Amino acid sequence: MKKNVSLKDIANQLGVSVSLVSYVLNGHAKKMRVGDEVAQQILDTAKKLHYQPNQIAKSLKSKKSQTIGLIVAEINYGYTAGIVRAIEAEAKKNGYTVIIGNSHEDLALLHEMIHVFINRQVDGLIIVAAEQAETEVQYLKKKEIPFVLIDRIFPSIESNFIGIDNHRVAYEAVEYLYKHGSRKIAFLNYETTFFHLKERTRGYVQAIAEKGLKYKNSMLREIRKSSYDADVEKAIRELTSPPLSCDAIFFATDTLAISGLKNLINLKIKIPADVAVISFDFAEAFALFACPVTHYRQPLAEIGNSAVKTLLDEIKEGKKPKWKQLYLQSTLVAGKSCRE
Amino acid sequence: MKKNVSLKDIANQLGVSVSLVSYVLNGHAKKMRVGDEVAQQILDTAKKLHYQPNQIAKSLKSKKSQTIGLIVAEINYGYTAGIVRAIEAEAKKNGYTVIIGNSHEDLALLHEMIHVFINRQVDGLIIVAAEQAETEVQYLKKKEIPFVLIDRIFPSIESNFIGIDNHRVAYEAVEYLYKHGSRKIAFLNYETTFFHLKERTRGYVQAIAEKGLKYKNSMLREIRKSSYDADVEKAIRELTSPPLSCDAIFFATDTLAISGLKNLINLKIKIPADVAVISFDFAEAFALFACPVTHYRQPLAEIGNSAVKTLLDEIKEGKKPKWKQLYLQSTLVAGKSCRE
DNA sequence: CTGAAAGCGCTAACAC
DNA sequence: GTGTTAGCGCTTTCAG
Repeated sequence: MKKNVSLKDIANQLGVSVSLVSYVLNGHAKKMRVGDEVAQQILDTAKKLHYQPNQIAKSLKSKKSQTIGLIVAEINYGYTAGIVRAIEAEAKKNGYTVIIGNSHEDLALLHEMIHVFINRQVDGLIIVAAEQAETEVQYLKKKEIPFVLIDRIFPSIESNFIGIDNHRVAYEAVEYLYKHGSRKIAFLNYETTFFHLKERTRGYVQAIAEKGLKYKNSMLREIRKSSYDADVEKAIRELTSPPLSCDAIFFATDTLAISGLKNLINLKIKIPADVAVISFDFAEAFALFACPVTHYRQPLAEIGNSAVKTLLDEIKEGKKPKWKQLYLQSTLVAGKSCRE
Repeated sequence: MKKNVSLKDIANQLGVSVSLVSYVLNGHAKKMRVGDEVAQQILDTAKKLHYQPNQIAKSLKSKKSQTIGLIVAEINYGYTAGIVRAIEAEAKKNGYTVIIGNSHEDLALLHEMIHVFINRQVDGLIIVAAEQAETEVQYLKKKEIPFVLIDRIFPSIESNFIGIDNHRVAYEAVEYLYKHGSRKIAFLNYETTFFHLKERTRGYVQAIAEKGLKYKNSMLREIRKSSYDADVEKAIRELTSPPLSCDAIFFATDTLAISGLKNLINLKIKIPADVAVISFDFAEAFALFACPVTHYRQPLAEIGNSAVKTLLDEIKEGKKPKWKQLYLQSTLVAGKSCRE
């Protein structure tokens, strides 16, 4: 790799000192009362030599890298694509670059990515946490590293968080199905310790109870990650046949919705004639389903936006953060997968 | 943010010099004949203080960051998800970290990401290039920055490249449709300057000619990005009705396949009864289509793997690269979207 | 075996 | 207005 031109190179070329060059190139020419002529010459040769500042050196000196680290749970989630775009846009507007890390929903990998980013001196972190990442969050707090969690929150720990009200959306989804004539409403969720997912279950359960719906056998199915395909297959098969014979399925995530719909296709079940379907989140894949899938959609642009703003506020403050939690609105996108 | 512990902190605490600490913590204790006792003490206090090396300082000194920059064209492509995973895995195996940048298929953004990464001293780049990125590639060559292109190649420029033989796969796809009884085979591609996409068209055209198929009006449709939705809608409508009335559609990319299938659904066209369908690439979204979509699948794991290996070879060599092009095999995944 | 010191490229306080 | 210099945290040569 060819040597990059440094401040010194252009200083030597002009026979001036590095500091002058530094001032000028950082726009401090006026403040430092650098001679107009010299300033211009510096600018010119910098351009001529294609000077590019060495960010590594800058960071070492300033302890700031103008970079924020974003750790996502999985690169191919619909959530990820949307949030990455939003965060990149807002970061860029503020002169920050985003570097992305991938935890694959794995606690050990999350731990690793956090340290990789810290060692690279990111100025702050935006994190979609993995399950049971409480220790990691505590660590960030102890080290006073600016961070904001998105999507997943740990209620036992005070922290910055931007997300949605999972309980409420789940409650509303059930209500929507009820209003549209469904009475035997099943719910598919992961077996999980994630608070945001348990909130969805709580919303479902509460709504079912308040509507006075009672089921002899549980219509609530929890899918184990370890036996994902088999569990989904079994759940869908049992839910859609006697004795359960549900008339609606509410999927707690878009990934579950995709798997579930695949199984419904295999069983030749008509949506919404036989079973109504609603998904908590949106996936691109819905596009190819036989009918538009009714779903709630998170305001990813706003979430990303607020996450960056919250983070930058904290980075700039430098003092004890006033932990901020923001719950935004999911909006219903009515398709044709529920009854009229 | 709390101050991190540095080599000096450890040295002070023990009353030894930083160099000793550096040796020990880098595993050079033996080579440098550091006293066993001292070495052990250093290790112990390093652990006790949770020492984390400052990679920025390391990089500044060594001119190496043990990081490779990956610039993808779009974060939500199926290609991206697969390739990211493969590249991360192989990089990690070699002690490298991957940071990801997103060009959004935009030349200016690609340019920016390249410079962001260079300034952050990545040791090399893996790039899914944007259209007309020849200048960028030339720049990397001139600066002697190790890089390998994947997916998209510029035939006018010698460079490292890992991808597939687009002409051949397209040719084979047509042949497959032909063997399965299709005679009026349409092809949907982007209007593009990308070589890899033009190769797909060339493969289609050649196969059609060699099979002796002749169409009065062209069955080859090129979609403009600027009027994407309208173009796809029009193309599918015209292709599936007189006078064209094709009996098969070959989609040049997975994104085109998704849009095309959406339109086919709207027109209530039966797959494969009315029209057979085959896609050049795979998308998760296919999962929810009424029948399994026959498609070719790129060996993403191998592509990512080879890309990292090629890159690391070049990084280690340090001398003039022996440009290497590698064309891997796509494999047919037979679904039920073609006739028997 | 261990320590002092230079230097990676940059910033900024200070001196002239 | 401009130059000198210290130092960010680390590696590594050279002296002892």
